Amino acid sequence: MYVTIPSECTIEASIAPLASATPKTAEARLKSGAYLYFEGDEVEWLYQVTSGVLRLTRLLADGRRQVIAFGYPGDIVGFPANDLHHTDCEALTDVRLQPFRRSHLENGEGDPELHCALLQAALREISAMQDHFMMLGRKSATEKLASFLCVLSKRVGEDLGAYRQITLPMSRSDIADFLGLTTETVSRTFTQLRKSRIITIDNIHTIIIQRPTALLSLAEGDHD
Amino acid sequence: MYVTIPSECTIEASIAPLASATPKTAEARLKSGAYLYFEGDEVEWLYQVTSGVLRLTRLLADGRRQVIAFGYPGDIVGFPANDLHHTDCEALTDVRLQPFRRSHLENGEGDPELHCALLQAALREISAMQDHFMMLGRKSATEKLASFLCVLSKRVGEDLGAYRQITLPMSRSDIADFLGLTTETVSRTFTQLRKSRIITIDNIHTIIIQRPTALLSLAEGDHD
DNA sequence: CGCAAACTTGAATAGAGTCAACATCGGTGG
DNA sequence: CCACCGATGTTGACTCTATTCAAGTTTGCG
Repeated sequence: MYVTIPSECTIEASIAPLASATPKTAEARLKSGAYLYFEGDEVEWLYQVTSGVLRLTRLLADGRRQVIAFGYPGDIVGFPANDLHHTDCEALTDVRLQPFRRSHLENGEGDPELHCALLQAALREISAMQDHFMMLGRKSATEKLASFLCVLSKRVGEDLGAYRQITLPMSRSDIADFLGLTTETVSRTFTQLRKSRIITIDNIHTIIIQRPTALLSLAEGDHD
Repeated sequence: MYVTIPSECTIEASIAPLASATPKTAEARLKSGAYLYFEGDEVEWLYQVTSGVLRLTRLLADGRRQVIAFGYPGDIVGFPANDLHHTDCEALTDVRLQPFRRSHLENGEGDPELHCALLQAALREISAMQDHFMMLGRKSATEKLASFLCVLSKRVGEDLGAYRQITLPMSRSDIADFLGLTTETVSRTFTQLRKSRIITIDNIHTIIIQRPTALLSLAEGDHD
């Protein structure tokens, strides 16, 4: 999951489970805190998240970290480059996964439909990452966090009477490293959204969006 | 071309012309300043740059711009998402291009080797974009510009006696919008590199790298 | 319950942005 | 061929946003 431009209709196709004539490999499970793979590992499988949330990270030599993406249900993770994984991947919650052999992406291996679906997922990934560039390079802290909450609300928000509720399984520093901020700035920005009565923070991991329209216009850069 | 982590060995495979059993479509040419496609156009072709430089951009409603990538010789541009282009693409110099039908990427269409090469290019694109995230999200102005010059030096730098020379066909504001900075900051950072005798600026579009090692360590975050 | 990790808040700082003036470049037309 | 002019680039002064550093608070786990 990347932070895409909220105004444009999000491409939802990836959320559907990939159809396949091939008998499915047994579902994989991962406990919260377990790693699915590490940077440098050889890629054998791609995975579609069935339930739960993954976190993909890259590290710089000096310890600076970038969260590349969060893997939400429907997302496909593990695209190889030069046969290798280029991120670490950790489960933020218990996770269920549908594995697909890498060969299904790379040479079809007798199931053209699955091959095509995986390829389309990779192409959507490129487009979503382009949107995320805009977010990292050109948006303010408030716009970044508002955009992030908007995307999550749309993807995994639950209706709660008139409002919408989001569960955040990741820490503040995960959010910071995803949006290119510090934990302090993320925390302050949450407080600011709370004080302007746009959100309420039920507990650290549960956000209720009180004024979705206000949040959306913050995300799009309408000043305050 | 993205700004990747300098320490890691750059994946050079994409620079080779794509081999193909299929008779090649005639080379396309584009004059400097001409557009190859616009955001929202339907994708019919992908292109591998043969010579010259392209610039891929996305715009935000309020005019903020992100340069998504520069297309240097060997790079493949025009990956579709939902059948559409998601950036504008302009030629910064006269450009020569090898077109490939989109169908060669999407269903092979009788040339599995070409299909595979295009797919691998898309996968490398994802990995390179992940590196670029780190750059946009976590690096300082100096690190960004130093990294940018390192990558260009490696990809398209020319030996000039003991030094290396880079030609920059793009404007300062193109560089700024690529690195998530302002033109003023790009300009000031060039000046700073010049004053520390790491580079000389022969003319606005020609940079000579005097101390590549110093530039590399700036790129990697060694403080001054 | 106790403790470490995660989170929040505050004050001070630094790095990049903004605004404005000036310099340089490059193309056009006299 | 040179002078002019707009576009592009540089520099300076100032501002402001986000970071840093530090102190507290809350959370959740053993």
